[in-house]
Amino acid sequence: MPELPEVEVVRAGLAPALVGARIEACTVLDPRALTRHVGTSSSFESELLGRSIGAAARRGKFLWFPLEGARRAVVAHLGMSGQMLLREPGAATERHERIRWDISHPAHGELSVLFVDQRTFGSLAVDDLLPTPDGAAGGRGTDVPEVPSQVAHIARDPLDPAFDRARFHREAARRSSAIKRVLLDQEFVSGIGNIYADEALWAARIHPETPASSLARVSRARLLESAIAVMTKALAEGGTSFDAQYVNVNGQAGYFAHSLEAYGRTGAPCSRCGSAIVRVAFTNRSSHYCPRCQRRRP
DNA sequence: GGAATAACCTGGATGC
DNA sequence: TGCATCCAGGTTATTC
Repeated sequence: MPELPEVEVVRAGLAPALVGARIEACTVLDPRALTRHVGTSSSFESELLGRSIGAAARRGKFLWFPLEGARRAVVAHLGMSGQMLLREPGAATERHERIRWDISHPAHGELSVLFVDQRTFGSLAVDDLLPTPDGAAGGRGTDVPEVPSQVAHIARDPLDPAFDRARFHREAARRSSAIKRVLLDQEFVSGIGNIYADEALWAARIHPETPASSLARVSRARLLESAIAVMTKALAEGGTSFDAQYVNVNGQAGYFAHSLEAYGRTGAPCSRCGSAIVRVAFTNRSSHYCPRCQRRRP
């Protein structure tokens, strides 16, 4: 599932091909891929046609591509199964392909950019760019202090140089919810999904149901550093791929699934203490943790 | 206002 | 073999 490292791999892969490129054609094959777009498929297509892309930016799990000559950007969210693939012009239509751009780049020539999404939780949209409240760059991949309106409510992610650590501690200290629920709240800290929440909690030896407000500051700091470390490592290994649902822009899988310590390892021995990793229901999904290393405290 | 939950969606895995 | 059911999970609207 695309979380911060997987989305960053996609952003970094797209940037050389997209930045400076002109959109020569845009075809919406499935309007369900425009659920976040205000307007019709035709308006989406016409707004992109002839525009050049100024940057490939990311905050948390959101991507955006500013359109030159307008304070507008194409916003992309991959949802659970979204992919952005680079293909040669005229490449055959992919299964679950929803939107295609044909672009021309002064250095790289002509390419097609495919938005492919099996479960249709992902989407593209054209959106207004707004100034960032803190005056810092909107996210990774841009120096401009602007962010799409649809991303404005999303907190900065822990790999963002402008991430507000003081706010992280302040907010966590006043929340009574389980720490895992808080980690998954993208308005609190962005980029962390079910996989990296389980991994960060395992690394920090914190039970996922621990009330956030009951954590000591040193524990919160350890958790934040663990989240940064695990996502940095995953990024270096190309992200986590369990199946064909996450691949980079060239269709290749990442390797971090081999490094997971908790997520998806139900019944396997904890690499620290040998206890069996357990899986428990957590809202609409699952939590994986070590019952010995991550004991629940009152 | 904060917290919890359901719904959206598709296809692979599993059970009968 | 074929059908039904379950499960995966990010975001958002709705409910409490």
